[in-house]
Amino acid sequence: MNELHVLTTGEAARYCGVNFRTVIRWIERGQLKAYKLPGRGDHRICVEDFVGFLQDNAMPVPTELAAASRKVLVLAQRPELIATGRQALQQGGFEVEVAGNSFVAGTMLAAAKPALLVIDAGLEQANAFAIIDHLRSRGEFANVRVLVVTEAGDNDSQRWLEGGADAVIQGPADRAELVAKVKLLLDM
Amino acid sequence: MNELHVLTTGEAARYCGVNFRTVIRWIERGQLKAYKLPGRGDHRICVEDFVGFLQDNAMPVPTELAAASRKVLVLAQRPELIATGRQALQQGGFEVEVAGNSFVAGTMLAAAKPALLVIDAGLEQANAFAIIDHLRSRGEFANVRVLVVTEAGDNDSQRWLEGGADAVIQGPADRAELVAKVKLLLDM
DNA sequence: TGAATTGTTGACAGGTAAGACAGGTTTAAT
DNA sequence: ATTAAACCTGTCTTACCTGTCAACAATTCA
Repeated sequence: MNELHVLTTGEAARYCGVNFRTVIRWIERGQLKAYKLPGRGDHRICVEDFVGFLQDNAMPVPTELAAASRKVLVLAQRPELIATGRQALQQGGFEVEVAGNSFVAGTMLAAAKPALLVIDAGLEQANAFAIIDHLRSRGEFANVRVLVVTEAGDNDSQRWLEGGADAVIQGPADRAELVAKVKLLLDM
Repeated sequence: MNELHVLTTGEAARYCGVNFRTVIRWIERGQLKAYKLPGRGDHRICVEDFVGFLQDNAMPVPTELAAASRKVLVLAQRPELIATGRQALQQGGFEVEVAGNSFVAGTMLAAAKPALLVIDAGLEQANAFAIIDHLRSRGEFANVRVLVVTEAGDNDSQRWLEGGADAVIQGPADRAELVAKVKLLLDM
């Protein structure tokens, strides 16, 4: 069972340094999404919605709530890229999941909702464009960043960027470069 | 093996981000339907009652609890199979979604939680086994039925059944046969 | 048999809703 | 620049819902 984390109005208020009464007003005005408990009508706010609200209003996001935005999914089959990616990104402070094929990647993307997808263009080359295209055409995944790691010798980064990728690394990936790019893409 | 038909108060509480004591109070007040076990008087909540309760109160329904017994996902690239499948199954009373590649199928499977996956073995042959294997190895998807539609001339149904498929149709699929098989697999 | 786990019950402290009111800030008009 | 209006936010109060804690019972497992 996945722990769906929710906040009360008081918790949300403390996170952004205002009175809980103000948070209730944000909810009543429809600016912040929330649902009500049947008892007295207590409000509960999904962390996901709260983080989105903070970002929309350029408010600082508390690190303990930003865990979801530090989640990275790696779609790769080259063993060296899988090993490099997992180790480097975990050491860089990211939560890393690895998928070995595009079907598994799809299930993980929908279930774990990572903020970034690293695609190994080496063996998924034929599918990579279709994947990026699907992400870009669905509002649900529109804010998932995409980082493509090309095959050695593939210098045509422009092709990927035009296809919808947010950044490209020419493989085989350098650990430092990979972490740096990911941090850049996630604003960290 | 985890039959998700009933919930304990603790499970229900975690699902809606509330203390178990509160769930018991909802039950005592008659807002949430439940029954008691003879021993200690433990409460048990039917999933459908719980989902109805969540919907009545505009609370988010966890995807894994969403009733999806009539939802079918078709993973196919052959146009004739897509057309046949969609029309026949919709006329048969099923809610049909179509994915054109395995990544999209993965996202839809995790998001829409269909009860049945129809796989076109024609063009996803290489991946089909990996997909079925992944479904069967993950408890989360263990109760998703799998129906494989083979290529014309492929008579080796046994291979698919051993690989984890619940049923096989030798393609190209006959409309009536397809609907009949799906109804059979979903106990309808 | 006894320990561990899980769920119930009761009592109590604490938190939250809702309305009303006062103070501060922004916006617009003079 | 000054004023007034409009709006947002914080504080206060009352009522009652919710979380926490302790003790206990049923079930499971070794």
